[in-house]
Amino acid sequence: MSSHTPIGRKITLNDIAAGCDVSRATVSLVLRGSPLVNKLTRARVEDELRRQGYVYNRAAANLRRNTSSSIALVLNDLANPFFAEFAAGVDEALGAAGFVTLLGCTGESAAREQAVLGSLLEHGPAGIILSPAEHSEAHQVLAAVGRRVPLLLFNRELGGTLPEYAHWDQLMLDNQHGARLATEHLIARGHQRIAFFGGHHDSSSCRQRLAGYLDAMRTAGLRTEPHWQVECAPTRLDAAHRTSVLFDATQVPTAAVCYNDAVALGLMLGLNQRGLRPGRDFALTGFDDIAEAALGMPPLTTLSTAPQERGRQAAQLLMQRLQQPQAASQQTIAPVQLVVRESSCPPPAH
Amino acid sequence: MSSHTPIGRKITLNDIAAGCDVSRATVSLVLRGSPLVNKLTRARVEDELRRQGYVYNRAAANLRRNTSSSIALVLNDLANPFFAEFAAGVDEALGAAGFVTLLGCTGESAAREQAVLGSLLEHGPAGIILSPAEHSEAHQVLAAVGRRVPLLLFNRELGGTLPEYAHWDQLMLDNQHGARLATEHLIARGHQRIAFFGGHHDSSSCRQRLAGYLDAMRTAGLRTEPHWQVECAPTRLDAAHRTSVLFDATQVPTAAVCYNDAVALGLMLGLNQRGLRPGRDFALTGFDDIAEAALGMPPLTTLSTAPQERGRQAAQLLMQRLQQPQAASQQTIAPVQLVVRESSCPPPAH
DNA sequence: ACTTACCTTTGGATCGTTCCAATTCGGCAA
DNA sequence: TTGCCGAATTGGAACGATCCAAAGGTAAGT
Repeated sequence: MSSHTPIGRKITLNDIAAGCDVSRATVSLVLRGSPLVNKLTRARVEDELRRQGYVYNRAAANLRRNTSSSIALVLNDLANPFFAEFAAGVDEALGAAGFVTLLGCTGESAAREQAVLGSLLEHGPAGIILSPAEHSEAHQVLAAVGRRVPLLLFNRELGGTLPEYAHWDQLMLDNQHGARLATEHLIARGHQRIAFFGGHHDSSSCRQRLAGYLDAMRTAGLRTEPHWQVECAPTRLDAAHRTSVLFDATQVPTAAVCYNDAVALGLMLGLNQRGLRPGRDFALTGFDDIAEAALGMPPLTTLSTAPQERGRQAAQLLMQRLQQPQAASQQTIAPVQLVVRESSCPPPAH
Repeated sequence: MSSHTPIGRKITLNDIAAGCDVSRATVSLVLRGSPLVNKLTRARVEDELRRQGYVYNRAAANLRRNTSSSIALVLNDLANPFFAEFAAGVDEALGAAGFVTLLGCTGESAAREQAVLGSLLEHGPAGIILSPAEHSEAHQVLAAVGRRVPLLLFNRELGGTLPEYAHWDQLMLDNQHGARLATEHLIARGHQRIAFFGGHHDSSSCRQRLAGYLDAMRTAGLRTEPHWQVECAPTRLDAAHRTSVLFDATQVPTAAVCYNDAVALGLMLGLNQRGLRPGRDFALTGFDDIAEAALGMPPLTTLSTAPQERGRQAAQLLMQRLQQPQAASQQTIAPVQLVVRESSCPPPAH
């Protein structure tokens, strides 16, 4: 168990009732705007509520009514702008529907995820929106959450596909299609030697994007070299470090489809260090359309995922599930949109 | 009033008690690790808890004990990386202390702030961390929150200083000192015509930074032109638009102290559009040290505020206040640190 | 006067937990 | 046998709201 902070005595329904000589029940009816109460009584009670500065105790009400007015939002990394915007969208939609958001950050640790889920569950959320930590496993999540509380998975799949897995709703990005769009765009610009740069192949989103890239290349009848598939951590720093791998062998690519914007920005940095001008001497695309993508030098061609809108959508999907707990689970794939900017230049003329 | 979502029947202490033939009270003692219970009983109960998949109902416990285990975090703009990192820090520290974070975003609207505060209060948080919306007034906040729940103000002051105002704790950044550091740094680099760019003068943080800038200029015996003080919204887009104002008149500055990083990045964009290379032809500094500051082209000289650490600090300050509700209110000013990068070049030789 | 109806109000039980005073029980000394 | 002690357990009353069945009051209909 754990901490508890004592609270000063609060004004309750009884105080109001005593203050204007009616019963608790009547005050409760007034609070909920019941048409049963007499106009004059209502006015009297409302005055008293204001006079005493009454604050509704939703926890007590939820206990009695066996309801919940909160939803847990568990994120792997709030410091990442993508998830921050997502969270803003979730909170906006939930707030509008009268729910309050219980926040929990896991910092990409599956162990912390367990702890956070456990702690949030004790507060009785009506549902959970979970963007899993990197090595989070389906059976762990199931053990922490149980089947009682609806869960919406966002952005990543869980490790170890169980049958229970299918029980949860999902909201994913259309990674494969997005990467195909980016690749096709570069091909249309005239590129033939195109690399896929960044990400870890044990992340589902990376595998999907890679598949989209390979798909587009195959369809266009273009060859792909093994050393054009470069793995790295999805950070700018690591991407910049790994830039050289692209240029070590003989068949040097003229463009790269990057795992995400962070990687693309890192690659830009690496290119600059080699004396290559991104968007002039080498073309590249990103994924996510984070705020700085539009403001890079050059501005980055990327796939817009509208994270805030995804947040609203996630909230909607979960609330829909709360209405119909028995409906079949939904796998939603959110569309992504190619945003063409200057980083995806044609190949340099020889 | 508003929404409520029905919840399936949960396992309660009664179920456990019945399941292993002890009383509710004993099970409760086991849950709280009381030394009173017999070892064998404890083992039996713990088995049963696991067997039935019991989940502690903290709301009910809080109701009975008149305690709270949540803290409300109300932010003006979660999509801004500065506040996102701050939120991550708050959640981390609160989580470690066994509190859960109730999130609320106001989107810079004082009206929404009222609504959000009201809604969160109904869930009975032990305290509130508030980063106010732009035109939020002290008396409004007081009306919404009352004096019962401790509040920590972060980052901005409220409009309309009331006597009540002093009742709240504050955590602010050392804006004035930071801006003076940045200005002095540019002066040391050899600049003489330095602008202050961005922000709205009706925001307290902007006024403080402007004061720091003016202070440093005056101390160095440098003149300041009125048209070197450019107001704009604290966003990249607006900053980029307003760039031209700096170059319209005769006395053209060679450097700018920007209100924050977002503005600085926008100004960089605007400079590029005019054919000026930031960090070569024109020097500039930011404020906040958001993640992309280090990775801009060029990397941005700025003031590090360590937002995640600020978040932890805010949580600590508030929890300290919960321990000692009667102690005198604290005004904390967090130090900021100048991080020199390439954007603050010397002035170009003529 | 008596039933019927409607409008309004109400007491008491209840949600899941904790607190408190009281109880049970075995052992041990008188 | 009785009495007392400590260790372990327990029933019932809270916490602040809601639900429900029932009651009070007024007005109309017969």
